[in-house]
Amino acid sequence: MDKKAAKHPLIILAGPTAVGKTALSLKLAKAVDGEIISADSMQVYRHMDIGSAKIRPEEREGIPHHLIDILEPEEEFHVVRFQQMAKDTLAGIYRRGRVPALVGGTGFYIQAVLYDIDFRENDEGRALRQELEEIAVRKGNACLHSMLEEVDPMSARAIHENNVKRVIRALEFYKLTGQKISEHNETERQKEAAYDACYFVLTDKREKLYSNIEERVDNMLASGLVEEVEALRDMGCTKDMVSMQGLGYKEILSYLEGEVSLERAVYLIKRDTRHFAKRQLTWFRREKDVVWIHKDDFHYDEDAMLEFMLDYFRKNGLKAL
RNA sequence: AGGGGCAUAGUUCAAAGGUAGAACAGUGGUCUCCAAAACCAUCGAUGUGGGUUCGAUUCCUACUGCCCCUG
Repeated sequence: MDKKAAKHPLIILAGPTAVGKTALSLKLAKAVDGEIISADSMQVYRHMDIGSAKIRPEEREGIPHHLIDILEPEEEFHVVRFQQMAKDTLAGIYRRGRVPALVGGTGFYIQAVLYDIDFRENDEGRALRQELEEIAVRKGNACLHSMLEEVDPMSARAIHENNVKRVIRALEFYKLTGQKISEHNETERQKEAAYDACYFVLTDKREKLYSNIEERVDNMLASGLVEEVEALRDMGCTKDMVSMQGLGYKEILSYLEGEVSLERAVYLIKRDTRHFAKRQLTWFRREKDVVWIHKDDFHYDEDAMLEFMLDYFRKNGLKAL
C-alpha cells in the first residue's frame, strides 16, 4: 500500500494510428492540468511533420508537449534512448507538480517506461552485431540460430530462425553479459508497473480504422508529403536512416528514386499503415491492465470518453489527482 | 445484331479427366536496444443448368456476365 502510494501518477493514452489519440489527449491534458509526453518513434524528428501526423504548435492549445521535434532525421533513435528521455521529462513534470500523460502508439516504448525495463545498455555491441549479421547472410539463418541454440536454448525455442534481428540480439546479449536473455527477460517480465498508472487504449471498429487510415494518407499527400520527403532527401536523408524507415517516408523516398510509381507508393503506405495498426492492436491486447475505450461505445463523443476516464481515475487510483 | 475470346479465393494469376497452387489483401500471433521495424501462423475459389464419363471444376452444350473485332 505504501509502495503504491509512493509511486508517481501516470496517465497513458495509447491506440493504433489514426484512431484519434491527439484530439482526445488535448481534452484529457486540459482536464487534469497535465503535460503530454509523446510516445512516438517518428514525431521525435524535426522536418518530419506531415508523414508523422505531428500536432502543430498552434494546435497544442497551450499544453506542453514533450519529445516532439527533438532530433535531426540523421540521428538514431531507439527504445533505450526514448526511455531515458521520457524518464528525464517525467522527472521535470513531477517537479513542477503536474500530471504527465504519455500519449502515443508505440507500445514497446510505453512498456519500457511503464515497467522501467532494464535494457542493459551496451555500446560495444556494434562490431559484434555486424559480425553476426554477416554470418546470417553467408551461412544462413539456420546456422545463426543453431549458435543461439548452443548458448541459450530457451531463446532459441522462442525465436524463429528467420527473425534474424532477434536472434542476433539474443546472441549479442549472451556474449556481452554472459547471461541468457531468456532469463533476463523472464525477470523483467515479473516487474510491476513503476507508476501509479492508468493505461487507456483508444480503439475503433476495424473498418472505421482502416478507412481513417486511407483518408489520412490521402490528406498527407494533399498537404505536401512528397514535397516534405523531397526536402528531406535534399538534406541528405537516405533510406538506411532510422527516421526514413517511417511509414510514408520510405515509400515516397523510393518513389523519388524512381523505383515505384506514385500510385504504387501510396498503395504501399496505406497497406503498411493498416498492417501497423493491426500490430499495434495485437500489442495492446496482451498488455496487462489496459482499459479499452471503444469509440463506438461512446458514439464517438469525446467528452463522454473524457468523462469515462476522469471517472475511472476517481474510482481506481491516480490518487495524486 | 454477327464473329471471336474469357469466366478459378476479396484481387492478380497458375494447374489438372480422379478431391485445385501462388502472390497480394484479410484474420490471429510473437516482440524486453533498428519496434512506423523484424518475424510467425491462418481463413479462403473452379459463374449457372444440362450432357459424356466409374469419376468433371477440366471435355461437349445451353444460359448468364465481361472483353475484343465487324456493322
